[in-house]
Amino acid sequence: MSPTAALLPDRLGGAPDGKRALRLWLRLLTCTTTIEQTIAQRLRDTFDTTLPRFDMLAALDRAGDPGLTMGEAAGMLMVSNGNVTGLAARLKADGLIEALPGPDRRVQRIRLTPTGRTRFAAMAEAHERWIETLFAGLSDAEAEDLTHLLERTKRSLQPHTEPTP
Amino acid sequence: MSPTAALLPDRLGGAPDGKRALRLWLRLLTCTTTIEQTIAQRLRDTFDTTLPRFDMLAALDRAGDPGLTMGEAAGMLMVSNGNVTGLAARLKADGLIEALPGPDRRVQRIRLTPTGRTRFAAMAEAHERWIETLFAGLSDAEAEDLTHLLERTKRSLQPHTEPTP
DNA sequence: CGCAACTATTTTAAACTTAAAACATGTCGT
DNA sequence: ACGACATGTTTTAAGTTTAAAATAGTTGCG
Repeated sequence: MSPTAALLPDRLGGAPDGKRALRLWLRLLTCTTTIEQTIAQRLRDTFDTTLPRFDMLAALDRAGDPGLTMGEAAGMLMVSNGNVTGLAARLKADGLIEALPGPDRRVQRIRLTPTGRTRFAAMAEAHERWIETLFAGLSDAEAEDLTHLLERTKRSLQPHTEPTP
Repeated sequence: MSPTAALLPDRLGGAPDGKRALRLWLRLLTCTTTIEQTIAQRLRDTFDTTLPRFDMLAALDRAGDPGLTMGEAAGMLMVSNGNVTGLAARLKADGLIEALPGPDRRVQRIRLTPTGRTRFAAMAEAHERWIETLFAGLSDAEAEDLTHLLERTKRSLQPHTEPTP
């Protein structure tokens, strides 16, 4: 379990070996939740919108003109298909996105309207500033280290999270 | 959690300075969302429960015998008071927690029942193993670095997320 | 005391989220 | 063409979440 247990005093950091991963996970979760709630609050105050809506617009903005199918959007946002159905309906009602029929009649293809693109541009600009400010307390080196370690984490996660059909 | 998934333009390398924080944020979010969804799935498959319920039981387990007031629980879980009301009602219906009147009659004090404590112990044991396994791809040094950087991040976040009364 | 201000919680309405079932369509073998 | 299976999406039912309003109780001050 603990390959270095024989090499170092185990209590150095204070935490027993088994709890180290748990501690890491809780920190990760706290940081993410704090940032997410801050951004959600500001989106609401400044643009009267929500994070899920913003995320959807971001995915569509990134996708460009052909837009995305419902399934592609769900994959990008890492949410269920049913979720996208409702979200798309609300954004459509707001006039920010539009739906087009695909060649396959099962497929809904959605994309930003001109209004949606304009509105998203303003949000994205503010969003980027907020994020920059939130991380401004880290040095460039720290931010780079953190980004790299999270990339390593993401890749090391892959084998354990793949469903086995 | 609202996952802003892989939405970042991959034009990296000499990434413009402004996008660096955004990139960091998206990695943080992706890692957290992936882990969260994995754990939620396993909680459902193995214990037929949900992450919010687990989190509540964990907070109460840590609090010990006097339990927590509704407000304290909300603070620990970083959710709204109203959220805790509903969650507590469901857990009470399941027989996992119980409510006691506080000295102040506005206050509801909740704590685990013996059943709740037993059930949570089993979940916590499995949960800890899952988390350990998910992070097993990182070396001890990487895990420590990551934990430290997240601690730094958490602290540097504080000034930007405090409401101004 | 009376009552205004404050505090803790619950209620409400709306949005978000999911898993599972249902639906609609497409594909392929025969 | 027919039918069986596969695929993309929507619907459904239940749970989670929030902000804002409402409720209930406490405190302090004149």
